[in-house]
Amino acid sequence: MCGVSQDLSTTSYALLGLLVFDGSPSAGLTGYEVKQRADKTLRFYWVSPAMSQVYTELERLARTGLVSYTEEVAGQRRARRFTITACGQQRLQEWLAEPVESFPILKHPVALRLLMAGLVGPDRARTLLQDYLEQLAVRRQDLLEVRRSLGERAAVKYPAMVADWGLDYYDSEARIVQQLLDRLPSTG
Amino acid sequence: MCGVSQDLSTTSYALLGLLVFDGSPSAGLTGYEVKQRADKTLRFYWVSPAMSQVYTELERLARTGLVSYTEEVAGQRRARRFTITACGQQRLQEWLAEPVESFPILKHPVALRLLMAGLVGPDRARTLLQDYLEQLAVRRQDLLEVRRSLGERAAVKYPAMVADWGLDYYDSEARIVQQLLDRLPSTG
DNA sequence: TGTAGCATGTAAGCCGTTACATGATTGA
DNA sequence: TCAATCATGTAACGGCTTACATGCTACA
Repeated sequence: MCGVSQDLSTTSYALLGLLVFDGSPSAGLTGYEVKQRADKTLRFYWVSPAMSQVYTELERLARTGLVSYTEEVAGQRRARRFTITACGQQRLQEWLAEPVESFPILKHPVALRLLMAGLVGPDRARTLLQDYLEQLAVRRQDLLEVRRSLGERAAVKYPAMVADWGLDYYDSEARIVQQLLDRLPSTG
Repeated sequence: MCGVSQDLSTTSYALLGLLVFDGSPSAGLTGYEVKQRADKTLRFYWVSPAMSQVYTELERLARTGLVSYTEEVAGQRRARRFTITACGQQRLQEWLAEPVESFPILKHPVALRLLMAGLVGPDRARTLLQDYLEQLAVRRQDLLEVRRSLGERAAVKYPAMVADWGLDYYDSEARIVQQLLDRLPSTG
């Protein structure tokens, strides 16, 4: 059993991970619910895939036996609830045991623009950074709510650590951006 | 002139930006040189596109008149040197003036794995984070060399600010990861 | 009665990568 | 003469998004 088939994308493993942390493993999650959980946690450290991709990935994982599902048909629609299989858990654990080859990828539209700010001048650089500070505060608030919902339960110790990591990151990012603002020539 | 044609990808703008900072604007840069500069700076804040994509993008920018090139034929090969056009500079400035809609995207394989570390235990979590600290040190060193090469010249003030941002980011990341390590149960 | 949220999917297409193929130049 | 580096590209494909299409359920 558990034929290795081909490699999975990191996003596939991420979705498997969401299914593992499913609170009610007997029932499983719908694609819609998986997407909601991805929006809540995954988007801070990876990406939250589009709805359509969630379905595509779950379908693929089902075909390769890493997840299973129960189907309920209501009228013309079917509703599927997905659960990770023993194979799926094993694959996920193997993946977690592998050395991490890749460094984090940061796609930072603000830093990219600041790099070229010589073309548009310090006023634009300033608003760029100020706008970013505002976005950062919103994000931090979103993540803080996630962190609070985790509490101090031992079962979610690692997710809590990762959330704390994210909060610290946002704080340091805000500090750095503020310092950069201080380095810009003043308007007055 | 400067027909607006369609939207460019952020990566296209990034490449245009590399051409703007070309030290010798009369001669221009080859695709190969563009790739080298991307590897040097762009990869820290965006992505360094594959060689093949660099050529594809430059070709597209040339077709829409945002870059021009001079061609030298040597034997069976042609060597093209690309320069940004006035249109290209204008488009780039317009893009820089637009409000930034998107928040940075972080694809963090280490945080993603730590999230699920409950499946594999604290020892694996520890090596995960320790390995990451090592990678981080290497990266920081790479970026530090870039920073040093920029010096304090006014012409590269903004690139220097962005490099400093990156260095501060790596430092704070290392600090946070060290704190997380301290929270893990000790092996002994 | 209509709209918001729950729920599922297909199709088209872009962005980007890896693999592959080729050739020129320089120096050990 | 062989390897490294400079240099240019094509082909195939994967991952992911947007746009589109559909239908059920609850509630205002």
